[in-house]
Amino acid sequence: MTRRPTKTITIKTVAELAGVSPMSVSNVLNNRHKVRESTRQAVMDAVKTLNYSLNPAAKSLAGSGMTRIGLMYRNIENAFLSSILIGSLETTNRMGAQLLLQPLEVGDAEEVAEGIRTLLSNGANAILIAPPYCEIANSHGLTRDTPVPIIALSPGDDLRDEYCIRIDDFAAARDMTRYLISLGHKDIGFIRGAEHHLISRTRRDGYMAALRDAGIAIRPELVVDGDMSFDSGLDAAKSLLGLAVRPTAIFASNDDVAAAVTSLAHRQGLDIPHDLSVAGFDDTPIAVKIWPALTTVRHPGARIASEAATLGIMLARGGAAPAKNTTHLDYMLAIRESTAPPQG
Amino acid sequence: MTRRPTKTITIKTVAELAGVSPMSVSNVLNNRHKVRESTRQAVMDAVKTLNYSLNPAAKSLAGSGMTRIGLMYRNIENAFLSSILIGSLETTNRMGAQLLLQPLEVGDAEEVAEGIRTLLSNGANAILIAPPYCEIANSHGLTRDTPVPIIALSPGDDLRDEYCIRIDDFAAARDMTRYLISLGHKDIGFIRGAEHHLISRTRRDGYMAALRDAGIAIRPELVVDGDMSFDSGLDAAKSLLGLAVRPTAIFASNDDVAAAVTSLAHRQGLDIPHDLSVAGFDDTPIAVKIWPALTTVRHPGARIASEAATLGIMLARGGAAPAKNTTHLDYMLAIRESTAPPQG
DNA sequence: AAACAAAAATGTAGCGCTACATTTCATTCT
DNA sequence: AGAATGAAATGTAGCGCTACATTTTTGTTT
Repeated sequence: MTRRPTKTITIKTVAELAGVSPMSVSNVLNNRHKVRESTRQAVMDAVKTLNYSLNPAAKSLAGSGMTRIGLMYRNIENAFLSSILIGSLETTNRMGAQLLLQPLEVGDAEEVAEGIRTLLSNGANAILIAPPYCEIANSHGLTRDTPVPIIALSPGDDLRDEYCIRIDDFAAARDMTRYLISLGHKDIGFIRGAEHHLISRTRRDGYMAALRDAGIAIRPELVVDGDMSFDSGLDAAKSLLGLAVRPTAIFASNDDVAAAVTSLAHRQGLDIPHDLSVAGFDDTPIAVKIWPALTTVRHPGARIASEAATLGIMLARGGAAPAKNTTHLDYMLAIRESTAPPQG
Repeated sequence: MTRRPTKTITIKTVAELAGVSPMSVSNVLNNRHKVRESTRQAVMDAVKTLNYSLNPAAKSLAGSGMTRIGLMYRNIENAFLSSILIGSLETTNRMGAQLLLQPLEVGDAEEVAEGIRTLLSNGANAILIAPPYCEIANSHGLTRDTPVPIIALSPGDDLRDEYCIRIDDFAAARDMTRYLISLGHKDIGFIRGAEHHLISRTRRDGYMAALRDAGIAIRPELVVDGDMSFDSGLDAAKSLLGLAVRPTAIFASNDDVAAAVTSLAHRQGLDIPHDLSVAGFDDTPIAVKIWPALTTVRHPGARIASEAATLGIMLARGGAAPAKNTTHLDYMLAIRESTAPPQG
């Protein structure tokens, strides 16, 4: 032995203490095959007294390798995205996989394509793509013929060619709109996300469907564009509140935009929810950090990411593909203080 | 060869293409020793054409092992903490280390002690502790005699027995207060964080020092307690704005609390910054998602975490300890729209 | 040009684990 | 009881890399 002297406790140390072979220890620790209960116990005892745990590097080298999950995202300032990052990290950590981060700078199809390539060459065994890049990747056919599974996080609709973990945005937006209608609102403003994002259309469609179902005529001037940012929300609110017949409620495509609406309404001396009801989407932390606390749709970013990471790890480790491509998670309305019947 | 057939490209493949020995490739890729420029180039070319990268598991097994950095934290909903998590992750990822997460449930000394033990038994080579647990760990002597370096993230003061990465909270709070004074404010309210957190005291001291320096008498009723949460900010603001001689400016210990002050002030029909100036601390995303955009202290959580992770990795890999235990990062005032001279 | 020293390149021997083949052992069946 | 069966335990041979020792090359000195 010409190496640095090691007093490391290895699988062999454990095996000796337990009086079995190293392989048995390996088998127990990976709960493989049938191992007789008595040996399992002996091994576990030895493990406990030695405070032993497998060396992941060795395991990865000898075995089928460390599972690596890539995550492509951008704009971590966004609370929803940050919950996605955290969800992925906690799950990959818990399941002994490695998370490879691939932050985007620009976010165009070109960069998404390159991001996928980079992740693959870094050995990703599955790739999660955060919104809205999952939609971009899909529409450009970047997710076809990839050697590893691609999982879309919260796309605006079920996507072909890739796995999706999402809530039913259409139903959620419809339900929230219905709730506003049930309070007595008829003039309900809607602030969309970016034009070209599928999810913006989907939520808008949900809003329209609820109005149609209730027999309320749609006033096109009540639907204004935004891009999910606070500033765009300010502009949208300005146009909505400047209308001759101003809406009694505004449903924004996310919480930041709803926060902007709230700010501007206060600025104009409106009382929320008395003079104006405001609803958001996502239920990010800001929802309870503004006054009044925001009625919004709970969109569980961390859980979506966690489910996606779990699926990715399963598939990467040779698990069977789920029956359906898309997993729908539950959403729910978080009814708080920013909504009330019109005219108090 | 009885193994699964591998077409993996290894260091050997590269060596053959480059016409050198595997060791030379290893030496180049780890930029070790002196390698002749010509061979270095040949190896690099081969690496590029094969799109090769070292197998971290093998490297870790053969070499001095994977560096594992533990991170103890709690309450990821908090924007500042979430920036810390992201900073740590990005840096450990970039430097080829592994991040071990240790979320706390309760946050008492007992649990912190156990967290440290768990991290150690999971093989952490350095431990980062997020605020306020770094202070707890320190005051309970949990950071003495640990076999690995402990790094405190943003504690309220330089700590003994552990490395600290922080900004000068005292000076930052003093500067912000000075800025408010320079605008003409004399009655400046201050909302503290939790009583027993060092950082709350430090920031309060900075506030007091600025007043004292300016020869402004301190009105004790202008300093009220909070716990850094939005709700506590609401209460604190209520008491401050209910004063017979109400403050013309309020300096809150963090952005969430400042957001609460803003909300309540609007609610009471006050115009910000005309009737009341508001300043926060941390410059979390919410600062620009409320109206008016918040004047605050830029507290670079991601950079703090990143520096800490870098230091931890260096120390874990046998690097020399820095001359000083504490690293001070720059803070700066982010002057936005929520502050103006009194009586506008 | 021979002798030496230093730099560069290479060979050898594992790191701690697991896949797979093999052996051992406990059961059941005729 | 002996053979057939399958479950459990073990032995062997690396996984892809690096520490260290060794050999080769290059540069310098007298």
